[in-house]
Amino acid sequence: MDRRELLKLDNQLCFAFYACSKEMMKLYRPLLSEFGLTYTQYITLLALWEKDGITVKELGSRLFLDSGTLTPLLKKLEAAGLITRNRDKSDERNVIIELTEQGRKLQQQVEEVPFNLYGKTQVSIEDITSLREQIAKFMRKMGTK
Amino acid sequence: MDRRELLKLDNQLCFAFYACSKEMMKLYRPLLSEFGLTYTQYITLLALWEKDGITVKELGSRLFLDSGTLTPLLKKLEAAGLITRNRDKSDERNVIIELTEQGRKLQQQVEEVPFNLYGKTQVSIEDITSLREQIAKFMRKMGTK
DNA sequence: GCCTAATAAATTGCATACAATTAAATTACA
DNA sequence: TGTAATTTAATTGTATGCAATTTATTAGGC
Repeated sequence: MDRRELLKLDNQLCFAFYACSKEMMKLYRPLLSEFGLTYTQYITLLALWEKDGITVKELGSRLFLDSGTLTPLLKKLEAAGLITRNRDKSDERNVIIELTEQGRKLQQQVEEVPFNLYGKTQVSIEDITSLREQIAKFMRKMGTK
Repeated sequence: MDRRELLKLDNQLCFAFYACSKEMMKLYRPLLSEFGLTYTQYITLLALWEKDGITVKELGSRLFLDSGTLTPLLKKLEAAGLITRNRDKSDERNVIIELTEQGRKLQQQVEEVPFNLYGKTQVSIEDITSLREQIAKFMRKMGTK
């Protein structure tokens, strides 16, 4: 493939990531709105269900988001009664995010979502795993993780 | 891999797309800002350099964006003197987007960007092509294209 | 101990995204 | 032919994203 060809939209890898990411989120949206969640709020909870009681900083490095995005998002999750935000007593610079009982309970209700999403498609678990691993390898090669 | 394991953030394919897309755009940002462009503006121009004189509708289906996003973005490109926006005389519902002379000239200046971006990494053309094709296949299987 | 550097969140400003609605134009069809 | 349905952009409202700045707190060097 020559240079000119590589510049076409359909040959650009970044655009493939961009488009696919958005289309996937579009499929998630109706399933998550059942629980009053956006996709970003959902992955924030996924991170907390794996490891609770972490700082905004740690959450941000996990989700590739900064405080400019997370602070208002976390305030919404707090207002919804799913998490608490408290300054770390031993270092007042840190804000510790913790799940509430309601936030923990939501996990069981939401855990079917990805299975429901893929269930209606031609995509197999092997497809998912293989592609995910290749993206991880790519990100390492790009020096972005 | 069991169900519980699949729900972890690092095993979620959608999150891989989301994170990788954002990290790639972060690498593009400094290269594009040299030309006063954002990533979304850049792919809009990529689409127009391939096919000029198309409607907002067609541009949107190409970029997976709707008029809510495109209208203000196209107004900015128009204000920057890169495109024109005109109602189609034969069907006044359509708005035709056309590159200006300046918009066409920009192509030569910007065409090095992806090569500069990948040039500093461990990623080969073969890596890019292979991954891009797999994403395209995945999107077809998801029924999203 | 004091002052400077470094760190973590929050805030501000700008640019997307997208659902839902509105407005204008065209099409379909009774 | 006249009107309802459809189509295309634009608008409105809400939710990210992120760079740059600000504020508060802590760490480090002397």
